[in-house]
Amino acid sequence: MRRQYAPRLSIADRREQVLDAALQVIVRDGYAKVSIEAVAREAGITRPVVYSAYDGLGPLLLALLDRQQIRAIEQLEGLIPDTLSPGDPGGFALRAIEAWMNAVVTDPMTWRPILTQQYGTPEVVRDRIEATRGHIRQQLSNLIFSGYAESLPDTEVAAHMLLAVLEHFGTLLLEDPPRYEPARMAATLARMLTALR
Amino acid sequence: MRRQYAPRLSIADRREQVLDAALQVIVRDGYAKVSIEAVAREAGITRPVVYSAYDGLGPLLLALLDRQQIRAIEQLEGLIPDTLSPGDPGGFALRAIEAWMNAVVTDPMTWRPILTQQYGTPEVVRDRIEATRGHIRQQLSNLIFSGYAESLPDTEVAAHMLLAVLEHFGTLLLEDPPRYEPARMAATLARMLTALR
DNA sequence: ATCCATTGCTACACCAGTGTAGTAATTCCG
DNA sequence: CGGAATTACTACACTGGTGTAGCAATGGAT
Repeated sequence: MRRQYAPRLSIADRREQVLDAALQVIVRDGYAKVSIEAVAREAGITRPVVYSAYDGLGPLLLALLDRQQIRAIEQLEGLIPDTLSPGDPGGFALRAIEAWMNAVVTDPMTWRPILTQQYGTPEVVRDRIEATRGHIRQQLSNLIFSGYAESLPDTEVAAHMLLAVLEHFGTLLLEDPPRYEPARMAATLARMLTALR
Repeated sequence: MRRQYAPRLSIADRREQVLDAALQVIVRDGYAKVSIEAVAREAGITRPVVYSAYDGLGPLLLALLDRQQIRAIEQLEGLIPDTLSPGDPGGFALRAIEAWMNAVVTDPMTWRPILTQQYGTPEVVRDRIEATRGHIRQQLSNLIFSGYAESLPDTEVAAHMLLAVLEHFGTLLLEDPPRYEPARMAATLARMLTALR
């Protein structure tokens, strides 16, 4: 009994399909369960087809990371302002925080692997995620400098704190069911920021 | 060529040895690499000996978790006060934060598996750690209520924020080399707490 | 010194994933 | 419509982990 042939796809479409399947496995079963075999099963194809798309699990996960990283950064575009408008103490922060949390609940497939995991396998991968974090943190640092220079002179450490809190809020939203309303978390954070001016 | 016999140990000593080996593997290679085989290799014994100590990987990891949880909680004992002395706004916080960070750098074997969620951490382990986190968070919540009730009425969310920051500071200390001085991080956090009173 | 109970080791059968060489089905194009 | 060219599948050898039955070394009691 020969198995039914999967539809033939161009290499580009195949790669998309494989990445979709890998992401599905990761979100459903966690990183521990990801394997070429599991991805093939998920996609309804056989291992050799997966190998025709990527040279192994490492390159596959790296490609997935590339794709998801682009999606994540696209969602962050424009969320972080360059400076704080002086007349609007907590308002803008509140809106930005809520927009970020909205992005997380809207597209959990993208955010779950970023927020709840460090890719333990290839060092390269972890480094790249951390590099992106560093970039975001730099923007946050500038922002803090523009609005909180007197109360928080160490903007670098302050940016670490802020990003840690934002990421933690994100993970809380990914719990099932979400523990708190986005507005509730944003309110407390905005309150703190306001108090610091 | 028969391998050399490992020293005979009582069941209790054997269990300690096995847990030590497992912890070593986890800290060095991550949870993804832990197996009965890896633990046996690390301890310089054979698999059947590991099986004589624990009934499999699950029970072994659970026992390790028990042991490390006790060690972690012991180190936290007394770090968190019940209430804040009214006359000492940021001073106590500063000392407590530095004490906590000192514990992390002193005993990284205990804290690394807790602070850095690794690739492939088993569900049981994660759940248990999360339960303990909840307990700590509750204490922090009480503390915030006793000192910051007006500025931070949502003590539950505030406790989440505080713990997220403290844990992030911990992970920064576990980097090699540590990114910041403990005092530097503590200073910024203490400054924020002071500003909120 | 020598038992022999205790404790560790070897060896086996089994499972699940890897990577690939060779074969078969499917398209597309003449 | 029929035969390449393309694309997917099968099958195999290999690796590394699991759990256990049975054998062998050790070392304390006699």
